[in-house]
Amino acid sequence: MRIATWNVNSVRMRLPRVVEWLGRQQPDVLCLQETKTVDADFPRGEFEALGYHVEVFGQKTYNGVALLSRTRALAVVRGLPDDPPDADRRLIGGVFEGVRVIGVYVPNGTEVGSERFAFKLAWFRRLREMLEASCSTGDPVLICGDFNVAPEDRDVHDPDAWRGRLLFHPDEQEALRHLMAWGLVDAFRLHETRGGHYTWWDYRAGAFHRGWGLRIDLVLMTEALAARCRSVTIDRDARKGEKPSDHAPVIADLV
DNA sequence: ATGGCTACTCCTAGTAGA
Repeated sequence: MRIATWNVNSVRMRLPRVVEWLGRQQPDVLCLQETKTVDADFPRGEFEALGYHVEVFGQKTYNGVALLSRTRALAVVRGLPDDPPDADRRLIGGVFEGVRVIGVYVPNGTEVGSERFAFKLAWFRRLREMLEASCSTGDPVLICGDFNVAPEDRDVHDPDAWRGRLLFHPDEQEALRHLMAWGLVDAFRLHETRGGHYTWWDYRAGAFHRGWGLRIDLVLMTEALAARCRSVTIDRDARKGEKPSDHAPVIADLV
């Protein structure tokens, strides 16, 4: 079973890239973030034509998440349970072949110390509360998406330059650790301990070609599911070429 | 590395992302 995550930075702008990628990588489930599209304008038919079921949770201009899947999503959830009705649309989950998959777009935080930064930290806590209320650590649970924080020094091209900045601040790292302490492992690190593997590169300054990246897109799993995980790969090639997203997809293969 | 880009919008300038 192949489960992938990709922050596409507008699903309409990225449609040809995503269609090409689905044909090449053939995921069973793809979690999309930053679709930036109201549900009525989501290019549902283009994905259905490729044999994918589509579940969306979008909004105008910002945020927006979706699930594409070979089997129909069961027990679909949209948003955090304590979200107000007008909340950002940042979470969508479903059950596929018995695996609970949750795709997340964690708030960016805007600026360290800002109100939006506090909202980001609180969002991590609320995600943990959702897990405590609705999942068991003994179940096969996978949470993937754009977490907007690099977990460790080896996940940043220049940790000393980045330390204390947005995406690499100790408070963000602590918020991620507290989420994971519920009972999740960073599946990429099951198979690769070295640095130099990133999922996001700034559009500016030729950052991609200069290797200035961060690993902020993660696949977290309960131990129960991690035992079935054979590989986690970052499809760096998807960051190349015409009109790329600024994020690369991450692919987890389970037996 | 950070006023080097990209995508959005009551669209040609301002906002936000990461």
